[in-house]
This record gives sequence, C-alpha cells and structure tokens, in this order.
Amino acid sequence: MPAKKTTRADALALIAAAFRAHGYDGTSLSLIAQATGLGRASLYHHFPGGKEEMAREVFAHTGAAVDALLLAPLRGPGTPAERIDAHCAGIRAFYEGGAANCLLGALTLSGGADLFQAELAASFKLWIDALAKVLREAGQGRGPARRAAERAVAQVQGALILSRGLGQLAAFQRSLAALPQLLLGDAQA
Amino acid sequence: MPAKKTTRADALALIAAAFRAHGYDGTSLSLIAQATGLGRASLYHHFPGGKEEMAREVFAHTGAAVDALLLAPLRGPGTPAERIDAHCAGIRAFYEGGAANCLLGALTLSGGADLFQAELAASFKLWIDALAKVLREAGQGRGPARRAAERAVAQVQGALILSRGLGQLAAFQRSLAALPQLLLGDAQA
DNA sequence: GTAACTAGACCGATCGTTCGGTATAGTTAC
DNA sequence: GTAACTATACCGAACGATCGGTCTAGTTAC
Repeated sequence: MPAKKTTRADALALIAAAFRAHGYDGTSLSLIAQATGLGRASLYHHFPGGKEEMAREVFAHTGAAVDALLLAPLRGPGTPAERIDAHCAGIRAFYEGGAANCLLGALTLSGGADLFQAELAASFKLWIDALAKVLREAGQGRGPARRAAERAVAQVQGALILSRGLGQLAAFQRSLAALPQLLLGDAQA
Repeated sequence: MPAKKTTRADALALIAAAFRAHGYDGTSLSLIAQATGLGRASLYHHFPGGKEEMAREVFAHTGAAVDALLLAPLRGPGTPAERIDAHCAGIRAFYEGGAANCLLGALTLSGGADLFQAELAASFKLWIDALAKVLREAGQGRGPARRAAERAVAQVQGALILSRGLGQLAAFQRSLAALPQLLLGDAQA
C-alpha cells in the first residue's frame, strides 16, 4: 500500500473549490498544490492530464453535485411551485448564500471558455431544460416556459456577479428571493 | 512632436476591448502590445503605471461611455417607460447585442476583483441607483424600486454570461427583451 | 539639438509540466 | 521470517515558455 492516503476524491473537492473561486486561468498549480497539501509533481501522479484533466474532473464532480442539489428537486414530486421552492433552496445551499462562485460562470469568464465550450453549453442547457419542464407542467406554453427558465438561470448567474462586485452577499439573497415569482408569475403559489 | 500619433486615447479603446474580452488576468502585455501595435516600452511610455494603470484608465474611459449610452437615457426626458426603453437600447448597443463582454463582470471574475473592488462596487451602485430613481418616478416604492433595479442589472450580467456559455447571442437578446417588463411589471407601458 | 516616441533585447518571477529519485506497503519466493 | 520484487504516493529540482516590467539604443519631428 502507498505511504499516505490522499485519494483523488479528497483532492478533487479542494481543487473544485479553487477553480470555483479563481476561475481556470486564475487557478495556478501552485495554488492547487497549496490547497491540497500536495506537491506540484504529486498532482501529476493523480492527474496525468495536468491542469486540464483536473478541471475536467472537477466539472464532472460538480455536475453530480448540481444534479443532486439543484436538478433533482425539479424532477421530484410536489406541485411545480413546491419544486421550484426546493430548487431555490438548493441554489442557496450550493452557492453558500452567494459566497461560493458558480463553476460555470468562473470557467466562462476566466479562461477555459474555449476548452470547455461544449461542456459549459451542455450544463447550462440541462439546467434550463429542467426548469422549463416544470414551468410547462405549471401550465406555461413551450416558448414562454423556455424563456422564463433562461431568464432565471441568467438571474442567478448575474446575482452572483453582482453580489461579488458590490461586496455584499445580501444582494444574492434578494435576487434569489424573487426567483419563484419571476418563474411562475404573480398569480401563482 | 512624436514619431507617430498613436495617442493614448487611440490605444485606450483597443486596450479596453482586450480587457473586456479577456478579463484582467487574461489580458497579457503581449496581447495588449499586439492589439495596439505598440511595443512594451511604448506602452510604458503612455502608461508608466503599467498594466494596473491601463486597466484603471480603461475603467474610467468605459465609465464615461456607460454614462453616455446607458445612464444618460435614464436621466433624460420622457416617461419612465420611454426612458427604460432607451436604456435597453443603450445596453444593446454597448454590449453589441451580447457579443461584447461587460468590463465589470470581466474584472469581477477574472482577477483584479481585489484591485478594483471599490470601483466595481461604485459602478454597480451608479447603475442600480439610476434605474431605481426612474422606477420611483414610475410610482414604485423605495424598497421595491431598488430591488427591481438590482435584479435588472443582475439579469443583464447573467444574460451576458449565459449567452457566452451557450454560445448563442440570441439568449442575450431574449433576456434583454424582457427587461422592461421585469422593471415596470405587467401593467405598465 | 532636443524632446517625444519606439523597437527589441533583457530581467527576475512564475506559469504548466517533466524527470529522477525516495519512502512506504503489499506480494512473492524461499 | 525474510529477502527480492513490484506498485503506489510523494517530493525537489529543473525544463521551456510566458508573465509584468525595465533598459538601451535608436528614430522621428520640431
């Protein structure tokens, strides 16, 4: 058996946090090494593909978490309104109330947009589609549902930027609180 | 007189485009030199403060453009609805229909968030305040107006990210089309 | 001549990456 | 039991490239 037991999974969570916080370009190997407690060379033992492989695995790892926290509630039982509330609760948890960045946004704006173009688009699509499906079940038409879902995802992304730019997490909370109404319209609940 | 007449202002517009497209970290001096056609030494002649000074002047330069294209319509004459329509038209022009990034977003997520924290917050505040003022004139209460303005700014930021992530500019246009309704509510015009 | 301006070599630092080697632990052969 | 061997985990040092930034030696306009 090996000397220590720093598993890939152990490191991956730490690396994911680094990528979320600093984007692709902004996350240097030195930073990853510091975050994981591993030497730069050791990182290449676990991830022979280097930085890109790390980012790719972080993407998959985060995708699974997103599916569990955000998308699953949308598929689950309950009325559309209830599912959307659960979805918002998942958002609040996943982004830690605005303190944590969105990996999609970080990768989109800070390098790696070209490396992960396809994956980014697919992830956004998954999110939008899941939301639109619920809105259709709530009685909205195909087009309006899709557009509303799109706006909601944009709202979350923008709220993260805004709260970061303003330096106050409350802005994220305020935007999030208005999400159900933005999705379902005034007359719902 | 100088050898050429590559004025600061000439270079600044090109540098601004680079920062908007690649963020702070992603905009290397080599890239700036290539974009402007100037050597590194020439850049340091015009901007002795180096990259940070360039970014700072780009910020001021862009701030002026934002004021003219986005904020001025909000102050101008006309009904609140008309002013907001003009504002949206300014947004569409300034972001070139989603093709151009937002400097604020780029700096927020791609380095320089610490360097420009105060300026970023101030710029976002200016935008939100200008919007909120119009909404108050449209009859909205202080709190709701402010929150709606905040959501609108977040919507624009998020729409830029989303359209970039999805790789389709139409997403930006769709979000933008819904802005007036998001700001003024259903019953307005 | 002089001052404004510029190209390109150059600096130390850091980037992502690779190499050579060490330490620990399990497996096998006797 | 123990010696020989293999596999995994890890690190220090260095690679070439590029980072932001500086210095020198012009070239140009007046």
